[in-house]
Amino acid sequence: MSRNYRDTLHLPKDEQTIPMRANLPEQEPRWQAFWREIDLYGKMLAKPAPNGDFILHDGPPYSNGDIHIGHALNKTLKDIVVRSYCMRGYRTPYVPGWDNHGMPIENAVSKEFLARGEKPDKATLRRACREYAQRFVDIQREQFERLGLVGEWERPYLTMDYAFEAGIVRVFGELVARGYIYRGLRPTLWCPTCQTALADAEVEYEPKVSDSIYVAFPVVKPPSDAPATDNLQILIWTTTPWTIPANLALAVHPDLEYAYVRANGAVYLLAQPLVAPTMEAVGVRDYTVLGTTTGAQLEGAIARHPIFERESPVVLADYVSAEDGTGVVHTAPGHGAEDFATGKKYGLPVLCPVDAAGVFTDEAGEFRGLPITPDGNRAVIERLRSVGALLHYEPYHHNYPHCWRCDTPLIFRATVQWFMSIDHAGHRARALEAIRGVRWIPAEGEARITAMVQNRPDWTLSRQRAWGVGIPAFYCEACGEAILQSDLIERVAGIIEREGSDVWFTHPADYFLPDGFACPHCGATRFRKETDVLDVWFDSGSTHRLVLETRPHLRWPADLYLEGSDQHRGWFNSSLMIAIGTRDAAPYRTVLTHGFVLDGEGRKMSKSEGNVVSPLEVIQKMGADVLRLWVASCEYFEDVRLSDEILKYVADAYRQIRNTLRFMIGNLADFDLARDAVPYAQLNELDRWMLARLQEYLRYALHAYESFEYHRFYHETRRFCNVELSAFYLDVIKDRLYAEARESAARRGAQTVLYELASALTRLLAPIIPHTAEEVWQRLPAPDKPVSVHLADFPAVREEYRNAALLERWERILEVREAVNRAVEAAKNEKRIPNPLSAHVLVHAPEPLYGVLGAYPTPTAPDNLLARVFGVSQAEVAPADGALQVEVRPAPGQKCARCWLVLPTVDAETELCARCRAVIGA
RNA sequence: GGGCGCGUAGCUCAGUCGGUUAGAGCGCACCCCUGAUAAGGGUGAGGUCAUUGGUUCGAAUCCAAUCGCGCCCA
Repeated sequence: MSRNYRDTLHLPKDEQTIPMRANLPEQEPRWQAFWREIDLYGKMLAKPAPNGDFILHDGPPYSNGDIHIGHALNKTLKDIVVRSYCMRGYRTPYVPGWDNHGMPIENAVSKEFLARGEKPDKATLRRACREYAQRFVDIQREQFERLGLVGEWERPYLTMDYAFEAGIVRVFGELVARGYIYRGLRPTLWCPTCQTALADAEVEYEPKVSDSIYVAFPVVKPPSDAPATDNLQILIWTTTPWTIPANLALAVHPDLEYAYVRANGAVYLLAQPLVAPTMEAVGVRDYTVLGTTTGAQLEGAIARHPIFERESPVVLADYVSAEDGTGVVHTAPGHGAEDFATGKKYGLPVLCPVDAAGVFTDEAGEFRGLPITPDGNRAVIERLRSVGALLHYEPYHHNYPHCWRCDTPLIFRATVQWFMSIDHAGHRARALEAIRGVRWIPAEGEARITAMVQNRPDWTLSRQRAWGVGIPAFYCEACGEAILQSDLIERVAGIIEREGSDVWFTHPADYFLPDGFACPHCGATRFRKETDVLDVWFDSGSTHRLVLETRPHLRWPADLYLEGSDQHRGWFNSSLMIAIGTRDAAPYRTVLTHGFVLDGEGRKMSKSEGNVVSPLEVIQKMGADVLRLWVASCEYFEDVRLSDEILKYVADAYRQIRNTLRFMIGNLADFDLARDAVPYAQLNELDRWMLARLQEYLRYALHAYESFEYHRFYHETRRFCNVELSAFYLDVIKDRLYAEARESAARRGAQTVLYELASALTRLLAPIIPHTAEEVWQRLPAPDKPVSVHLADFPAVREEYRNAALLERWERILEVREAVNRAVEAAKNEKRIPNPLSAHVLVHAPEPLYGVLGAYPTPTAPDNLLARVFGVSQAEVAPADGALQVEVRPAPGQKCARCWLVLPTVDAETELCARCRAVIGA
């Protein structure tokens, strides 16, 4: 039984380092409390910022429901940006915001009223919406803070704040003043029972039996290549006969092939691929195809409306398909979104002879007064039959949009809406030019938003809703004209700023108008207010004006917008429209987008699939730092994946990084940087190698941060910790740390390097795992360190530590180390030695390798660097002619009872090697 | 159906201008250690680069089609 020298070693003690088990769910809130206590965010802003401001403008999440994994990805990325820019010497204010108005909250609140059998007026409903929104702002704020996000949580921006609502009205007023805003007809999904417009999200598709008809339109101006006939007719098919009175055009696809078909004594024109099915459907057996043409050839031909004395020109449209019908689409711009767009392109009017209740108006002529279904349908069909235009009728089963409240089949009906013109004053072209001046990351984003801005129609700003900012327009009760004036809008804004936008719904028009105001059109003095509210995309599209320009520590434009790639159509787009319309420039300099979070198989997460990962659960079970490390591990420019399996691997990575830091901190317990640091020139070669390696790692890591490629940082850090530190450097220096004299240069030198490593790693990891980094930072033995790691700067690359020649030489040594490992492993397997520390290694090294290895000290010296690097007790190098060869044999001598090296200098009396005898003075 | 993208070991990621046998870390298997111990070390096995076709002396890389997946539209 050997004597116990354990107490004479400088082993790390548990209580002098961070615990191995992180217990993040419990510890993280304590660090968050610490940050609040020291006002971390305030201190971050107060810290010197040699690189100036960096403004990340937060896109507002909707204040409804708990946060989901998409929020976690987005906000964590933002937090990494904010914290890392701060540590890179920027001043980084971050004002989080929420989007409060809109349909989902209004609907949720309406349901609550409905459940209680109440029918609230608009003011009551709006008050309940405001409370509801505030409740979820508070809930989400707490959840975001639990994620560890740093920012201005005490003073976020809310789109329902009075000042914000007033600001929205003023931005709208600016667009009015610049001539962007107009009123016009546009088809919207309409419920004739509820007599209201519906949003797409309120539509439910259900099976329905419709009246489908084939109708012939007589041609009055035939296409140039038409066969000679005095009875050419164009065939259409529709499932909504009641829209025939509103027909203004016939649409064909330019690239589709069309056929002239002789049958029934007439010549019919329809899509060639649909000739056979159509003839069969209408019961025609004998027919002849006289010739074919293309859709493009048909443009300019003119048909006559089968009922009314009116022309119906042939127009081209890409959405026409040869899937069903006749390949010719009956086009009624007042009754369909596509029809409307085509009508606009060809300058057709928007005819909508149907009122709010779904009854034909005077414009429907003989059909006036009939409800469109079923009477209107029937009357139209009968009329078509009587004029000989009806080729066939049959019931048709399909899925059709229904009202989610009352289950009534919906109709498309043109209604008067407010618009922002996208082509006013060269707006679209200026927007496209501004896009070119923005940096889009990844670069594909530019093509995406460019296509969307190129193709987007005018912006429909009005919504027939309650929970939003009222459109500040008045109508003259006498002449009915709409009154939209900048001065009146400013008056309204001023009142809203004081009283909130509810006031628009609780007070009469007089309240907002100056005394004696008279209608500019007719001079009358009685007015009513517009009841529509603004699209919520207008709210969020205004945030750059109402947040960046109103808070003194912010600035317009923002340096960065960072959102999911769906916002190319959403927020990036609406913000750009308003910025170009009011400030003539883009509101952002850089736009960074991330993908969506999918499950482990790359599929969309959905409740019904049961593959949803809740960030709240992950935080509760594993901690926010693990979730954040997952975010950093992802190449997020594309879609990212998340599953329990993936989280398990990330948690493993977290533990490995944590343990590496734990070991370093533990071995720095008796180290004081000011007192004990060893000057670079006195460090041994391995230590200098480590510092050189650290600089290379730093270069890579800092570059990864600069390019927002956190996953590259993550991977390199993992590799650095596992391969270069744990498996090599830290393992090799254990002998020095534990066994050399406490104050020796050998031990203090290793600690000096440990300090550099721990300090650099902790700071670099801080933006990603802020709680863990803080935990380590508080243990780091540095004099005059900032109170929080988040107030420190990123480590800089120290050029004086870089050393290419040294790295190159050690590249060779590490190759030999691998050969030694293989030889030792073989010896172990052959039972020639029990373990590496009982081995003596003889390396037969050919030139030029021998020139490198031969320069190191003698085989059995306690400071035999090669033996330590190889992880054996003794190592020798001999010149060789052939290939590199490694001989392994049991090391001669005895095992030192203190340092466990097998050395010939161990004496029987003390069981200690010469080095250990000297160290403990035995 | 259209626009924009993605697809490289079990997982997460590299892979430059087309050029050796496609790399890394983790995980996995086996072994060692018990002085980082709910840790640490060593060795090793894993890939038809989604599929098919093409261009080329040569393709993970360029082109086309197909399949699968995602976002935005219809």
